[in-house]
Parts: sequence; structure tokens; C-alpha cells
Amino acid sequence: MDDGTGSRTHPLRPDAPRRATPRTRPRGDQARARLLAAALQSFVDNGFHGTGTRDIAEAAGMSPAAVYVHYSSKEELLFALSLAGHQEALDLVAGADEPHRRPAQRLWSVVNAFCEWHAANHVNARLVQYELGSLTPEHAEMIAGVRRQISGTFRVILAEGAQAGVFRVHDLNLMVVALMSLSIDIARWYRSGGEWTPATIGRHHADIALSMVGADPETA
Amino acid sequence: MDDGTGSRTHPLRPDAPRRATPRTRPRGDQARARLLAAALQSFVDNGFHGTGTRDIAEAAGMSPAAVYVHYSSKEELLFALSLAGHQEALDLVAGADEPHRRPAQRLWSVVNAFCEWHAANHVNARLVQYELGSLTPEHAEMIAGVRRQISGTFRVILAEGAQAGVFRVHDLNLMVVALMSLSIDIARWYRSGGEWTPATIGRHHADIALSMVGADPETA
DNA sequence: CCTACCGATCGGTAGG
DNA sequence: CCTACCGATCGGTAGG
Repeated sequence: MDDGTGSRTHPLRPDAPRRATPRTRPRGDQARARLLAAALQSFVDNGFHGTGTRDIAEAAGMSPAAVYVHYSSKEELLFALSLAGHQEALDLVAGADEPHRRPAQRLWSVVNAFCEWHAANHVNARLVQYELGSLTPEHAEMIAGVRRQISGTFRVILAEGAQAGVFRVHDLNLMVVALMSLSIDIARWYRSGGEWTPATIGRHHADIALSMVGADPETA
Repeated sequence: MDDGTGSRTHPLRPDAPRRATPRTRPRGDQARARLLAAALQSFVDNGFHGTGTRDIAEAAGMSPAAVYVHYSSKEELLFALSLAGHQEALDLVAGADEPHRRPAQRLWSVVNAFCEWHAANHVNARLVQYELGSLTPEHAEMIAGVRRQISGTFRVILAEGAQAGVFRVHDLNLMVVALMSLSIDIARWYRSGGEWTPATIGRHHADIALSMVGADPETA
């Protein structure tokens, strides 16, 4: 098909078979990726309002105006990052859940995955958890939908374990937020290169999650 | 000796009328209080960088320049709020701890107080937990000292319970952050007027904290 | 994707 | 504690 460089202006014939169709990786995608990476780092380091579009452009190696070739506003950049991060977290949680297994195993697996993600991807996670206030109301509502799907996964597992009598849950919704706090707050305190690896934290906190609902780890 | 106001320069002289000395609550204090309240709300709603000094001044009923009569910079306002909030949280935690009681009772009491504070004072708490990045390095280091005192309170209780064999703690420092996550993350999700009161959350999460360390609530 | 530029607003200060 | 103002920088656009 195409070699991916896509820089030729004059292919060999006027009917130009190659140039007539989009490349698998158009050049614009690379620029967008650079912009997203630059924006993510700067939003996390300095906050959305503390980041100038010129900071982003410079870190992506473009002129200030080039940002607007790819994104119509600074908020669109934030939204793209926030949505991608939320979707990644949701996919991970949904993929970690194994509905055919017992509640304790499901809970352990989901908390383990969610915690590990927040540690390993703590830069993304920090944007995901702490920059929602700068989204437009429309975009915030779309993100809220993804967030409801994530908390719904926790809620279903807790409800099933409580009904089966293997979880002790006095207040279902309060237990959901408590379990999610354990994971989400990792984004706030985690620093890479420290005392623990993401995998260590995931296992430790998943064990703790079982304790929180009074599940016996031995019979899980 | 002294009434503590420390404002009188000539207490007994008849020609020392009241108005010659500052009032017990000098007028400047009131202006500072209005500035702090305005800055707190705006910093939490829009972030430090998203807040203009003119926003603060207007909400406090002053001209833009009047802010600098009381605080030398926008960051000084943030620091004053952050330090006061941290000190309040530390005082509360230290006051809730009762060293003569058993570890489980101490842990319950401290987690209960810390959680309740984060819910009841969630506006202050949000600034305390999420606006540290905008402090100067010097101010950040001062705040870090207060934070270490708070986490130290948790650590001491956990270590004592573990040594006494009434707490199951595999990784002391990781358990400290897990317990604090439970409390601190309340600042992120709590909304007043919702499903739970601060007292309800405090009791619920304090119970959960005991579960996390494997403490038997009955024999606490 | 660039240069050049728009009006608006920023944190902070002079001078009273 | 005010009016008036400083230079710098902001998000975004015109025109190519």
C-alpha cells in the first residue's frame, strides 16, 4: 500500500494510484500525537489554566498557530486527552472483570488492575481525575458517562458479593466510593522510581479491598 | 497581666481614649478575612492559575490594587489558606488521637475525625490537597512539614497496633497511604447536600479502616 | 503549517 | 484603600 512517509508531491503518473487514498498513518496524526503528549505533560505540571497554547506548541515543535490546525481550542485538547484516558481506564477495568468467577476474585482482579493503572499511568491519571473542572459542560457530561460505567463495574461486583453473603457491605454506594478512593488517590501521591512498583501497589491494595468487604482471602 | 489582645499601650491613663488604640479586631483583619474567603472559593472553583487577582478583589469588595495592601502576591494568599487548612487538619487529627487507648480505638477515632473534616470542610480540603503545585518551593516545603506530622500520626498508631499483634499490616508505609487515601479522596468526590452527612461518612470509613488492618471491631 | 497580529486580560506598581 | 497605569502574555485569527 504505502510506505508511510507520504511526502511525494509528484508520483509517477497523473492518475496517481498511491496519493488518491489516505495513508495508513497520515502525517497529521503524528503532529496530533505530539500535541497531545505536550499538552498532557503541561496540563499535569501546570494545570489547564497555567498552560499556554504557546507552551504546548513549543513542546510539540510547532508555531503557536499550528495548534489550531489540529484542535479548535485548548479545551478540545484537554477533552481529547481526558476522553482517551477515561476510555483506557474503562477498557482496563472491564477487561479485568471476569463475570463467571466468584465475587471476591472479581473484586480483587478489578481493584488490582485499576490501582496498577493509576500508578503506571499516573500522569494520564492525574489529568483524568483532577482536570474535569476545565471541560465544557457538554464534554464534562460525556466524560461523566464513562465514569459511571467504571463505578458501575465496582457496584455490580459488590452487590453480587453482598447478595451471595460473601461480602459485608453496610452501604453499597459508600463502599463503592471507598474502594474507588483507594485506587484513584494513587494518582495524587504516586511518584515513579519510589518505594513501590505499580504491580506491588495493585496487589497490596487488591488484598486490602477484600479486607474492606470482609471477604476471606483464603476461600476467595 | 494581659487580656491577650495586647493592643493597649497605656492602660491606666485617663487621656488614653479607646479610639487612640487599635480595636480588638482591627479593621485590616476583616479585610484580610474577606480576601481569604474570596480567594479560597475562587481557587477551588477555577484553580490558582484560573483565578485573577481582580476576581478576588471584586468578590471581597475592593479595588484590584487593594489586594496588595494585605498580601504581597497571589501566591501569598494561596499559602496563607493552605497553611491554615493544613494546621486545622493537623490539630484535629492530633486532638482526636488518644494515646492512652488501644490502637483500634485510636485508629477509629483519627480516621473518623480526618474523614469528617474532609467532608465538612471539603472546599478547604480541596485547596489543601490539590493546589500544592502552585506554591513556591519554600512554601511547599513548610506545608510538607505539616503533612508529615499528619501522616506520622497514622504511622505511629499502625506501628503500635502491628507490634501489639492486633493489626495485620504487611507494608506499614503502604497501609498509611491507603488509609489516608480513604480520607483525602473525600475532598474530591464529596458534594454537600447529598446522600450522606460528614458524620455518616466518618463513622463508615472509620469502620472500614479497622477492617483494612484486620482489627476485630468487637474487641476494639 | 508559518508570520504577524487582534483585543483582552494578566500580576503587580506608582502615586496619592 | 483608590485611580490609573506598566509591560507581558493570553487564546485565538487573518492571510498566506
